[in-house]
Parts: sequence; C-alpha cells; structure tokens
Amino acid sequence: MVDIASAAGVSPKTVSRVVNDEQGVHPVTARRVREAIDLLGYRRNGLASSLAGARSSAAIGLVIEDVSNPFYGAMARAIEETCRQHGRILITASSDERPELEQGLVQTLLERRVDGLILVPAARDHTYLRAEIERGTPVVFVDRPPTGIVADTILCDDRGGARIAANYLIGLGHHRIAIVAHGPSVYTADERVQGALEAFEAADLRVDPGLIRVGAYTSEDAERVVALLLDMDNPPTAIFATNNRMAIGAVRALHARGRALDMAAFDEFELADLLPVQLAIVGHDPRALGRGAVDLLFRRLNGDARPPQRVVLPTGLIPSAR
Amino acid sequence: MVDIASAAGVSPKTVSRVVNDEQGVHPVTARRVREAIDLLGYRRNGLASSLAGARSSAAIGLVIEDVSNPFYGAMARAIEETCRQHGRILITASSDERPELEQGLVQTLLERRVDGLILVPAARDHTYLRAEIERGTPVVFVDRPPTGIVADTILCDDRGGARIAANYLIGLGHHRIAIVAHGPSVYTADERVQGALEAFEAADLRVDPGLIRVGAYTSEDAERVVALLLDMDNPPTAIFATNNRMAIGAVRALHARGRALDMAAFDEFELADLLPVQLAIVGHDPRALGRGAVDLLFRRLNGDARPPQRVVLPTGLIPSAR
DNA sequence: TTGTAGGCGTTATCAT
DNA sequence: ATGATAACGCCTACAA
Repeated sequence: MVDIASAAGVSPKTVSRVVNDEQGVHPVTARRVREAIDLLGYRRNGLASSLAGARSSAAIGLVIEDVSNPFYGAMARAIEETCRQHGRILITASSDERPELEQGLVQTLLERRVDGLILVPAARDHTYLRAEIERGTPVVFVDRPPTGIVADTILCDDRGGARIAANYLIGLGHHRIAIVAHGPSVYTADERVQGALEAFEAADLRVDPGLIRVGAYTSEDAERVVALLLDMDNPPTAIFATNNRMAIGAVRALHARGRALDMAAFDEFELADLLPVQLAIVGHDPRALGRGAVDLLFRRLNGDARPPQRVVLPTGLIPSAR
Repeated sequence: MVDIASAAGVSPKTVSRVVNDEQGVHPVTARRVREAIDLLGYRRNGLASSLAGARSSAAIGLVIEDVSNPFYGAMARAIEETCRQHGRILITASSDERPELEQGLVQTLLERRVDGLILVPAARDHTYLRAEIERGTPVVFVDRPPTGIVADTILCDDRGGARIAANYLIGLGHHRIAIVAHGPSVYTADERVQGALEAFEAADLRVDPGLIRVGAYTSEDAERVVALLLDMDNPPTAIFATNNRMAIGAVRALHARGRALDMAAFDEFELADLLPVQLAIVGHDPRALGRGAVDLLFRRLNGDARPPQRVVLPTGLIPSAR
C-alpha cells in the first residue's frame, strides 16, 4: 500500500480511501491510484484491515454436524449465500457430533475473530460460550437448542411434525408402529420420539416398548435395528424414522427382506419418492433454517439487543407418492 | 496480551511464548501466565498473529460448484478434515458454476491471505490466476483442469470410466444408447461423452446424433431431455448419464412413463441401488479427490517446487444391484 | 529463561 | 481533498 502511495504520489491513507470506495477523493487522484494498483498488482490485505479497526473480520463461523449430509449441505449453502449478501465469508467446520471437537472448532473460529457464530450444537453443555456471548459475539443455534445457556435459536417443529407423521400412520390403520430414532440425547431425536408417543397416546394406542429403538447413528445402524424389528415374533406393521439416515436404513432393511411396511420419516431426501416403499415425509426446509439463522445473527450484528429469540419453523407432511 | 503480561508480571513476549507452546519458558512462569489468561479471559487474536509474520493465515480457500450437491459435499468434508490435520481451517464458497462469481470469490479469498486455494473451476479462463500462482500462492484444481494456465490438478479418469460404462451397456446387447450429458463446455461432460463415443466406435456401433443430448444442468433438465428421447420414433434402449443429476433426472423420466431402460451413470449416489431401474454406476470417490487435492497443496506449502502435477484417479464400474 | 525493539498492512483521528 | 500520526495485537530477531 505504501508502494502504491508513492507510485501514485499520494499518502497511504488516500490509497486506503480509494480501495474502500470512500467518498471525498478527487476522481483524478482516484484514477491515478487505481492505475498504480493495476500496474503493481496490489491486493488489499483483509487481515490487516480487520486488525486495524475495521471492527469486522468479514467472516462468519459455522459449525455443523457434517457438510456431506445433504440436509446440512443444503443448510450450509443457504447460510453461505445469505452471508455473502451481507459481505461476509463463511468458515465451515464439521463437528461430527463430537462435543470436544465442537468446542475446539468454536475456539479456533473465535481466535480468528469471526463476526458471529452459527452452530448446530453437538455438545451437551454450552456454558463455555456464555462469556463470549456476553462479550458481544452473536451466536445462533440452529436445528437444536443450546444446553445450559439461553441464546438465539431457530428450530423446526420437531414434536408437531412427529405427531403428524404418527397420526398419518395411525390413520392408515396401524396399531404397531415402530420408532427408529437417532440419538440418544440428541434434541431432535428426543422431541420427535415424544411427538410420536403423544400421538399414540391421543389415539389410545398401547405402546410396545420393544418397538421403540433409539440410538442408531448411521443408516447402517438403522438397517440393523430394523432387521431386528422385522425378526420379532410380533413385528411392527409400520415404521416412523426420525431422520433421513434412519429412513434410508429402514428402507434398506425392508428391501433386503422383501417387506414393504408403511413408513413415515423426517427429512426430505432426494429420490425418496422413487423408493419401493410407502414413505410419507415430514418436510422442513434446511435452507429456511439456514436463512433464518443468518437473519437472527445479523439482527444482532446490527445492534438488536432484545432478549434471546427462539424461532420455530413449521413442518408439513408430504404423503407417499405411491 | 499486554494486560496478561502485566497481570502475570512478565513481558508480552513471554505470554506469546506460552500461548504458542514455545519451549524455553519456566514451568512456573508458564503456569502464572496461564492463570492470568484464564482469569482475564484472554483469547489470542489469530488475525494479528497472521499479520505479524506468522507467515501463515492458517486458512485454505475452497471454491466448489455447490456444497449442497452430495458429491461436492463429500469432497468438501474430506478437504476440511485433511486441512484440519494440517492445522488449517477451511473457507468454503460455492460458485454455482458461474465464472464471474468464481473470480470474485477467489479475489475475496486472496484478500484474506489464504495459504492456498482449492478450486473446482467454473471459469473458462484461468489466466487471471497466473500472477498469483507465480507470486507463490499454491492453487490446486480438482475434478476439472484449468484453462489457459498450467497448475496442479487432480482428476478422475472420466474418459476411461465412460468407456467402461458404455462397454457395459454394449455388452448387454444395446445398439441404441442415449447419452444424457451435462455441460456443454464442462470438462467432465466433454470427456465422458468422448469416452462413450470411443467405446461405441470401438464396437462398430453406428451413432445416432439424435441420441446425444448435451447441456442439461439440473436433474429437472435431464428429466425433460429423457422424456423427449423416450418419445422418439426410434427411442434408445439404454441410457448413459454423465453425472448424478443426469442420472436422477433420467430415472425420474423412466419412472414417470413406466419404462425401465438399462442405464449406466457417473457418480455414486445414495440409494442408487434401490431405484426401480437397472443402473450401473461409474464410481469415483469424491473424498479421495479431496484428500489428493490437499496433499498436492501441502506439498507446495512445504516447498515442493516440481513442475505442476496432474494426478488422475481411477474409476470403476459398480454393476447394477438388481 | 526472559525481555526489548521494530514492524506486519491497514485504518481512525485529527490536522491541514 | 489529502496527509501525518498513532494505534490494532502479535511475531521475528536480537539482546540480556
């Protein structure tokens, strides 16, 4: 920048003004500066800029479970684009659902002085963030609420969606509905199980505890779980899967055994409608979650000081296509 | 940092040493410093650190077509993890296959002084990167080679994979094989079409130009294209799709019309084996591409000065599961 | 083992 | 409209 300044015969501050499109620079001077910039191949140093009082690092940090999960991939994409509209780049990291990793990643992001943080929490305790939030760093939780602190959060209506899904299966005449849930101790899983149980209860269905299987993580886990369910003496006649991985595992297990139970599942996923089962989907838009999170974040960055918000997006049933 | 220093009764430099785990600090002093850090809630400023000559911004930039595409999502995930092993965070941006956007994103990343750049190129001309590369910023191209410059590149064997796919369909006895390709003027598409045509020629198949449809982008595009193919007077008896979106669109079109042509397609995608068509997949591992790209990048960062490398990963056919 | 000096590239503030 | 000066928070290089 000093080089440019002397090449253009001005002070560094004037170069700074030109580079940042500040007003109050004579057009002729500005052009001279720009020519020098092109000539010398100068490129502004964003790090120095952030350091020197630009009071923004122009970056947002995102910690999600796994970018390669299409659900989170779509969310990440929406967040990235919305951040770009706000002049921010996105630093993304996958926590793989591991609490220590989440905390380490957050630490790294804060060291880089991101302007804000968007988290799909994996940790079971977020008190470690309290100090940072009080210091003024906006933090938004997506898809699951934080534990141990109160902070801006955007969720979808897990419980309501699960009720709808369960009612759908009940409406088809099923009495023995298995629940294949991820988790345990993952908010979305717990809520969705609760929602289904509420629906069962409201319909006076007796619940067989053996039909409730919580704790699979991968679709392979779910496949094994469903295989076991199908082998029961008194197997279920329908399945509610709490997320896309559970659903895929269940479909695989059914397919492997040539069975075709009715199913309902959370999370839209590509090709769900072409699968060889009756599968109703509880849809919720990951992009809407992402955009909502960014909105919350930038409200804070723009000075909004209301108490922490909790936004709940609706879910809706997409009936089986078959 | 100055505050910590005075609180601990040492100089800032000693705090710096402690924070960076440098050797040569008396354990007692170190503990005193750490206590002050905990007490005052100090957090190192990574931006300042990078500025001050740490000769690394500890960040890598990634520009891909679309994180929400599972193929690129898996690649991004592998890149992120491998970068983390090298102590770097990842700044990810989606170019949406738009050249101007790619260039803008690259510009932004360079302003942030990323240590290196990994690109799935969308632009048709990468001469704009030449100066930066000569200046010493390592740039690696993934999935598609650059145009107009020579640089480290990692690809998969598009042409070979396409030949294998085409031969598979030919081996099933097909003479009228449609090619549903993305693009046009996307390297992978062109190569895959060429590979298939080579196989046709080697098998003395007469090629009907009407069966070669290049230029769809979304799976919806592909669905329409295949619908048109099926409506031909003399429709194809098999389909080769050049990527996952093309494959999905084709499957949808077949399904909508109750047809079941044999298919071969590039890109593994979840549930492909459960679809109601004979579908052989040309598999290539996006994670391997990602890891390979990071390897190339860090070789350069570690001083490797060989001429630009071109790595080609093999592809293999996964026959239809049905 | 610890400290001092100087500077990284930019911007805020206050002058001119 | 433009410039001088002093940070920003840290690190390298050298000294003690």
